[in-house]
Amino acid sequence: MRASELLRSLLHQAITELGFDWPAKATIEPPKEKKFGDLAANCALMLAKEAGKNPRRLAEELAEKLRAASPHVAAVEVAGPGFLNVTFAPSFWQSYIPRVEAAGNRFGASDLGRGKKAQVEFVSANPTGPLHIGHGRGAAVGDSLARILRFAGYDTEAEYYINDAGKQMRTLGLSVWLRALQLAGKRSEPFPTDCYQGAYIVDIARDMLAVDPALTDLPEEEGIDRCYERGMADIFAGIKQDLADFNVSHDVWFSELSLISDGSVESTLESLKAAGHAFEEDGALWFRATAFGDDKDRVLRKSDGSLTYFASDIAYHANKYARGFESITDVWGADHHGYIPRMRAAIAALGRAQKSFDVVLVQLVNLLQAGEQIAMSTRAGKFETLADVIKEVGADAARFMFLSRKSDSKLDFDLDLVKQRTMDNPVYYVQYAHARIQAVCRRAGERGLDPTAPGDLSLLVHEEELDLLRLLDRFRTITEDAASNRAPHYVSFFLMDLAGQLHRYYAAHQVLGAENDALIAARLRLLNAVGQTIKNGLALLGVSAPESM
RNA sequence: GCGGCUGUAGCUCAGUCGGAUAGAGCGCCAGCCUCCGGAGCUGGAGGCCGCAGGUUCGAUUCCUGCCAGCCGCGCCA
Repeated sequence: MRASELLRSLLHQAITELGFDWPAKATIEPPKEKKFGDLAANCALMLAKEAGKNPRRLAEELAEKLRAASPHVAAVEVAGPGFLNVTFAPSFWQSYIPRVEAAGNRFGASDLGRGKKAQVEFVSANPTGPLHIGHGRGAAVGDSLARILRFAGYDTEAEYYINDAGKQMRTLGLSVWLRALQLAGKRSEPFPTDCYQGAYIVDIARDMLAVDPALTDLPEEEGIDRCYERGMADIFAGIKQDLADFNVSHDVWFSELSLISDGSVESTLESLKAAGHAFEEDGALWFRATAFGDDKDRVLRKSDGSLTYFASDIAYHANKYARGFESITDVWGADHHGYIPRMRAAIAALGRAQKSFDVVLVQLVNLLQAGEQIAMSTRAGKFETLADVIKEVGADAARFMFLSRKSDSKLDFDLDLVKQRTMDNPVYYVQYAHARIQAVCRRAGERGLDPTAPGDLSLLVHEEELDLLRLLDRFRTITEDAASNRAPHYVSFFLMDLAGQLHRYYAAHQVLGAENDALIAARLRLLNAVGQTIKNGLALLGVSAPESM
């Protein structure tokens, strides 16, 4: 039981004894200042409001009861307008070490999700070129969210939606085809500006010609088809490799085309029509999005008979619900935010609860070098692709940088900064804390100390030791909040706090140089518990926890 | 024009479902290596929380209106 849970139950009982109900808006949280104790509760303030009583007097009565309620409660003070400031006994914090040891890599996990099926869909980039750094941010956020939700007890799947049905695919085939013609000397006209300009298109064409020099003798339609198939396969192989190099994994790769060919899109449109949510006008089929709060109605099937992306997106989300997901999270680039109202409208039209559907917007990434912006659109730009960035700074540093900001704010990604080993680049600070712990444990082994000796945990009484244990207490709250708020950066900031506290402790107290064996053993157990927590936190971010650096 | 996001220390950013004297790192200044990894630690200076109103015991947090930056508003993909 966490400190906050323990205090809540004790307070609950005290309030009941006084003949009141637990005030709905009451909070229990660590106070800003340490001198106010471990936890502050404002329930006396809230109760006074509801019951019309003097808050300080009420607080005094509750304090009286709390002091007698548990040996873990060391002190209760009434402060300010009626806050209850509670300090826990060292014995309570010391008990965290066996708990971490027992839980191991599950320490910090919870059953918040209670086995509910959750899905996170992310990246989902069109397979028309290599992933760029913006995709990388979405990949880091989505992948980390999936890990966090899983850790919070959700039965979670990570998914990539492949837009393989649109005009872009045709453009891809055409681009490769025209490059092949150029290479074969059968075309001298300038390369069209509405085709994909990247050098990778030329590479694909060259590879195809090397295998089959007669490629360009094919009839145009057949040639373009072949170029499309090969181009998409090549590009997808590249995307999968980039994601693997970035420590990102998807459980399911879902094809848009499959929704069209198996009739799902048509049947979704039919059911929308049947429910009165779709109508014909000007020769097109429209979704009545305005009935669900969107600004305007949206086209599903154009007057030329072709489907919009929106139509298959609705069918896709209907499919997600049909697969039993109770929580759906889409990670989108922020430039798609205008799409949210219509998607929410569609979810409502499908008869699904709004709260089952979340969109996490990932803002633009500004790629910089030495403070200067690198334009990502220029073909000459050396670091326009995710692969280049990973190669330059490493996957760990890149992921941590992406995950130590709110996803919904712009990010300046300075290559030189991310390579640095300073607190501007905190991944090293956190990893260093872990490596340092491992180094001490290795040294303990070399000195013939028994790493499994129980020691005497009650010897851990220094403030720096209790502060570390207090942070361990907070970890599960952090992972749960990160899950329910879809906010991986909570974990990053927690890890920076924990690493800082570890470094402070390390500077203040000797572990292997402690006065006696029992104390050495106790401190080693403390270090191991902290190391385990750092490792678990880094795992949620998809960042490695090195034994040495 | 309408809508969304952002605006907090010189810089990069947390905090914001109302709480106590607003935080961290970097940078700057001053210190700490006979001692387990100095990629570290300690201390200091540095703030009209974009501006102006409102709600209340209390607002960086909620509401309204402005200002600035970015983005989005097609029978595009």
